[in-house]
Amino acid sequence: MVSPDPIGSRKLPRNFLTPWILLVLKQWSLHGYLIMQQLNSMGFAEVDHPTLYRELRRLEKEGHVVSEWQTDGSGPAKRVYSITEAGEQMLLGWSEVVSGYQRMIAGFFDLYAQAFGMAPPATGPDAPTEPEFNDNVT
Amino acid sequence: MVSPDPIGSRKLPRNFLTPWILLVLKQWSLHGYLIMQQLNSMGFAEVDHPTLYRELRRLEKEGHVVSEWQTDGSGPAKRVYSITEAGEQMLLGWSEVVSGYQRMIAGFFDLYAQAFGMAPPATGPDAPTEPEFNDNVT
DNA sequence: TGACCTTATGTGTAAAATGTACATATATGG
DNA sequence: CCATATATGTACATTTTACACATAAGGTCA
Repeated sequence: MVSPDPIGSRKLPRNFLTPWILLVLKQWSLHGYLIMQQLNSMGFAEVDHPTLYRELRRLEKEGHVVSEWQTDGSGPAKRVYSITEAGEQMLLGWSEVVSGYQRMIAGFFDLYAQAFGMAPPATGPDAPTEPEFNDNVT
Repeated sequence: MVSPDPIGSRKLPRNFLTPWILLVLKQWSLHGYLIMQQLNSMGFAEVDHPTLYRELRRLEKEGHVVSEWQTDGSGPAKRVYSITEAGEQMLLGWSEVVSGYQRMIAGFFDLYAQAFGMAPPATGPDAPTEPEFNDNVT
């Protein structure tokens, strides 16, 4: 009956990567492999690298980042990404979206504190002061 | 070139609804329509109702919520949902996941403050003290 | 030099989740 | 009787992500 996945089974929320990628590229010009490591250090447990590379190419196709091949140095060729002016604009917009997420999460933990311990205030959607089915699950 | 959508175009992050639904049902037993209104008041701009109803049925199939038809009262019949023991366990797990999101967002705004104004510390992925392409986008 | 590992980027495809359009039914107000 | 708000649902297409697999350069060590 219970779902087989351990709750948030490593799957990221939708579109979560995009603002982080833009922000990292606002700060540093890096190639994909280093972006991935940077994201790892910022709390993304295991970034799926095909997802990351595809997202980078999409951002480039949209004009939000540009890339240059860096063939010098050791190891295989690296595609180094830089943010564009349009990308910085997009980052500004995304920051407001992420700020909205932050507010929603704060609201989550407010209600969470109420639900676990404190008495609920009469501020429900319809002020359900008479809960109908609170007892049938004991 | 620029993406047609206004950034976070009303699309929610993946799986964002689930913990909120469980939390609302931890606090109140409600039917879908009222759950939707409650979510609206908590910052979800426009909850797509097919998505919500589908998620509720999935949660029920997984055993995390149960429902009862409420035919008395005015208006069409309402399917009133209540959280189960398994659902409360799942809510506990989700709260840790959401807490992880909260930390990631806090890290986002930390880097955001650095990128817009303050000098970057030498704590990059590989300490990129020599940015390669920071000038070619001016 | 040959096997193997790390770095680095990619393709192909299936699964998951969501969004849009459409459908159904009850009650209320004009 | 018709429009609207409430209330739930189906069908389908789109979007996004996850998993498996492929490719290639360079270094190490026997």
